[in-house]
Amino acid sequence: MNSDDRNGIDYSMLQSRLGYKLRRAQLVYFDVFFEACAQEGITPGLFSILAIIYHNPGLTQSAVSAALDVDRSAMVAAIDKLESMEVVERRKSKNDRRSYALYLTSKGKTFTERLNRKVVAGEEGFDTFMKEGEREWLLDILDRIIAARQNK
Amino acid sequence: MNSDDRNGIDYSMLQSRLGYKLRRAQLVYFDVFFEACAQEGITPGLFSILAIIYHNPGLTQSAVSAALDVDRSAMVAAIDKLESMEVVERRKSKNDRRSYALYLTSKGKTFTERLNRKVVAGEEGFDTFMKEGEREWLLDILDRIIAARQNK
DNA sequence: TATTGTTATACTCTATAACTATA
DNA sequence: TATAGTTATAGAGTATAACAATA
Repeated sequence: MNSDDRNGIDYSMLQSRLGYKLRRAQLVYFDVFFEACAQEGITPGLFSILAIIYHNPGLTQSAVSAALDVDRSAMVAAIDKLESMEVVERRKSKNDRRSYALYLTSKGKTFTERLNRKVVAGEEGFDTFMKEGEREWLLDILDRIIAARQNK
Repeated sequence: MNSDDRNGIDYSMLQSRLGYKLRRAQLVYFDVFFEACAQEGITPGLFSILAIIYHNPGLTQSAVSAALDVDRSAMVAAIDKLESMEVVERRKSKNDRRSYALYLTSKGKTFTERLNRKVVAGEEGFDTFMKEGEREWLLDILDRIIAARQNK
């Protein structure tokens, strides 16, 4: 329980830690996510941007960077790349001529939906390791942990 | 449920994803872990090395890097740092003069134990968001997800 | 003055390749 | 030949600071 793992190494101090297991479990899902993205020629970070714009068309670059909690300087190359793939377009904002409003092209919408289906399908492969109702319970408890951070 | 989050942005495609919630929940715990380490002047990566050596004294650098799944070249600067802090020491291996056997100094043992207590205490702050028995259930389901990866 | 997008820059983490000394 | 530790180097990813245009 608190000693051996896969290779004769004793992971005690790490193994018993909930944070450590959350990290390793998250990496399992991340591999699936990463692989699905890679097949379509993008990265998880770029997919996150597409997902935000898909559901919130017209946001500025700064708004997207704030939503994803990365610096706005990081958005420049990211949007450049997505524009070169013709899945996102910058439209000059009319009310504020400093900023762009971001939209998915129709190709971008199709692309994002296909990618999303692929990721969902990949994750479903792990549902077989959960019993009836466990998935909902897991999502619920993760929500409580996430909410706990906001309450400091 | 599948729309708004903290700031009026719709995170649907990400929010519904189990991988995404695992990541965010993990980040909550990681913040605690990171903060506890920072107070002692190290990083989570260095603590992982200390934890491995604590329970497996005498391992070589390559064995530790394999246990933590990082490249052995990354171990050089890490062990240099831990040696300069006088918490780890390299001893020349007698059977194989190419390699070092790694040990914690007595200062290193005390250091690692104190840090471990600090991390455990930090994590316990989140136990209040779980009901009786939920923590064990969560650890169990995470183990199953982690094991699922090994079964390809 | 403050903010948007941008650029230049730096820092961390990690991986690859090549070297040396051993095996 | 293969392996352990090392070094140099390069690639992500991300952060800071400064600048021009605009608010």
